[in-house]
Parts: sequence; C-alpha cells; structure tokens
Amino acid sequence: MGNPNRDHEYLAKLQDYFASYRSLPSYAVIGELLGMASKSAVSALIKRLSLAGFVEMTPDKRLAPTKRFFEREIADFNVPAGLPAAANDAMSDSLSVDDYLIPRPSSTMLVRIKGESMIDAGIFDGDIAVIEKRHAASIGDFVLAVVDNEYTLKELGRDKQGYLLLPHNRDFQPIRPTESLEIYGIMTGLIRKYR
Amino acid sequence: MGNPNRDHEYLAKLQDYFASYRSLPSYAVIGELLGMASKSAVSALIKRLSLAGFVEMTPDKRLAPTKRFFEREIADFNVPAGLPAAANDAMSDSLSVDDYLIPRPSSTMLVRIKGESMIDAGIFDGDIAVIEKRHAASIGDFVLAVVDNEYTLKELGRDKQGYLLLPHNRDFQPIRPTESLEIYGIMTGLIRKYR
DNA sequence: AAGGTTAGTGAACGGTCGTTCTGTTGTCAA
DNA sequence: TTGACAACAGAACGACCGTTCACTAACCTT
Repeated sequence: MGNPNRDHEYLAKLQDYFASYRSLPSYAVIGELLGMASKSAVSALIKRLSLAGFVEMTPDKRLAPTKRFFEREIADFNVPAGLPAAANDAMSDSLSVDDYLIPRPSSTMLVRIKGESMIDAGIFDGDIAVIEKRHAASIGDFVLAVVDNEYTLKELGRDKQGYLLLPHNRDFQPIRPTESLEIYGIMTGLIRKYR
Repeated sequence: MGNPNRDHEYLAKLQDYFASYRSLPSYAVIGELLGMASKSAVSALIKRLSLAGFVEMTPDKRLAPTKRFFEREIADFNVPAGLPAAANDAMSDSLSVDDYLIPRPSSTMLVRIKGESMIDAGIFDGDIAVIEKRHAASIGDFVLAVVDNEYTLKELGRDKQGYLLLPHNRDFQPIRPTESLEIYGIMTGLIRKYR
C-alpha cells in the first residue's frame, strides 16, 4: 500500500497544525488532516511518533508534543545539487531555535536594536538582540550597558584611562563613561526578520 | 465565598502546566490542579479566560492557549531611564523565538551561511538563515538559489538581460546564471549566536 | 435587611474520545 | 509464488469528555 515511511510528512503536518493552534487535534481530526479514514491508523502512527520521541502522553494521558517535536535541522548548503531535504541522517545539528539561542530563559531578555551604531558588526536597526543579564563582562564582549543613565549596545573595550564602549560604525566615536558604567547584560545572540 | 478574582492565579497555574507539557489538561484535571471540585466551575472559568482572550477553541473545539496566554507579566523592577521595556514588545504577539521566526515549520529550513558574499547586508559567515521553501520570489528578496548546480544565498535582481543574483559585498560581482537558475527558497530570517 | 451578583458544588447526560480487534491491500524477500 | 510484514480500513465499545441545570455560600449594593 503506502510509500515507505511517510511518517516524516505526517509529522510535518502536525507541526504546522500545532504552530497554528498550539494544540494537537483528536485522532479523528488528525485522520482528516492526513487523509486517513480510520482512527486506528492514526493510533498506530502516534505510537510510531511516540517511539521516535516526537510526541508523548501527559500524566493525564493527553497527546502532547515533546521538545524534539520543535527541533529543526541546520543544513549546510555545500551539498552538491541534491535535495538537502530528503537526507535527514547527515544533518549537522538539530535543535529548536529557542534552545539554541536561549539556554537560560530566566536570565535572558530580548531587546530591539535602535540606531546604526553597530552596523559594521552586522547589527542593524530593528534587529532583536538576545541579552543575557549579568553584571560582569569581558573585553571584546558586546554589552548592553547603562552609561550616564542611558541604555546602549556596544563592544566593551579598555585603554590606559579605563573602560570604553566601542561602536562598530566609522561615523561614531568611542564612548568614555563620564560618571558611571553599569553592565546590564551581554549580547549572546541576534534575531532578524525579513519582509 | 472566594476572594475577588482569583482568575489570574488560576491562569498562572495553567501557564505552568502548559510550559511543562505543551498541552492543556481536561476540565476534570484542571479542577484538581486548581482545587475545584466540580467541572462546571472549570467550565465557567474557561469561559471567563476565553472572554479575556487567554484561551480559545480550535476549529475542532479543543481548548488551546492564545498568543496572549504566553505574554510575560511586565516585571515591575524600577525604571531609571528608558529601561529596555520595549524588549518583549518586539515579539509581543508570538510565544517564542521559534514562533516568531518560523510560522510554517513544514516549509521552513535552517541553513548555515558560508562565506562573505553578503556581509554588507549584515549576513556573516556562520550565521544561520531561515529559509522558507518556495519556487517563486520577488525582485529584491534574498533567495537561496541553485545556480549552475551550486547553492548560494544572494539578492534576486533583474536587468534587461534577465535575472541576476546580487551579492552584498563590494569585492564580489553579480552572478548571471549561465545554464539554470532555480529558486530553492527565500530568506525570511537570520539567527546569529555569539561566543 | 433585602436582593443581586459571582464562584463554586454535585449530579445527570449525550457525545466524542482513543483502544481494540478483524480484515484488506500493497511491498518486499526468499 | 509464497509468506511475512507494514500501513490502513472499519466497526464495536467502555470510558471520559464538557455542557447543563438546580442549588448553595459569600460578597457586594442600596
């Protein structure tokens, strides 16, 4: 009957559904969604996906996605003209974007970038910076700092006279804190959305 | 009887539950969870939360959280001068970075950037591009294309002679496909990790 | 004090849930 | 060609689902 292993395709549809509704449907509806006429086929599919670690049952026996459900492959596009989609065994990395960028949620915040002072570092106006809150930083880190009562994202530098905040833009001058310099957090990631 | 408006407290428990299991339990279990003895109390609570916009029913009538369900309580630590409170506001209507960048999981892939050809667009070697697979693109889109049997990320351009692939790096020349140009997908996001 | 409002109890009920079992069909290896 | 196997169809079934209704208790107003 069926093709060899359409489970990956079925999983994709469930992922789309969950992305839309933040909930997994009943077996009957899954059947409709996937083009299956009987719930027993769905039941078997769920068992397979459960074994593969993509879904699980909550303590009260409800179907729920696992963390793995949200993982994505990162493909290198060195691949010579073969579809990178088909071969999922040789993938380098597999994780969810959240886990990748935000390993410690409780100490992490997101900050919308304003201004052009870091464009030479590939950080543009409107981008979102992932900031891990902490008060210590190393020279060379990109830091979100409070300088003279104002928040700013710059590279942390140092010279004979003390700490500096270095912009990455030829048109801007380094900032030397006159009164106070407080490190609010360091930048651990960048997020940008197009269109 | 009860205190004035414990709904906020109830919501918090549901949020915790969902964070643990990525699913909302049945009314009976919600009752246990919240210390309610009857399901009709839960039913009433769900109606209230639904009115307030924290939960909703999927098309197939299952209980599901809304985007608002995931909104973070804006922590009330003191704002000296222009605290980056605009932080969460950036992605206020999405529940996670995943959701923000990847609304349609099944047609989205992640590709590790190789090379310097797009550095003037703030896309660096080692960055991860979010690619939405599709074969049609508009002029000006950043596209992952297969040109003469090789994958490349460039801006899609056009002149009198036809389509072009434009790098964003002064040291690179535009690419004019000699044999074939196939659009593999368009770039909808960028992810970078520091350190 | 009376009356309204709101949150919750408890029981009854029809509908839907997911499981299970039997049967069918297409694929693959011997 | 045969037999094993996997994916799926279809029907039956008990359990659990969420709704509804009548009722109670605490808290407003006035």
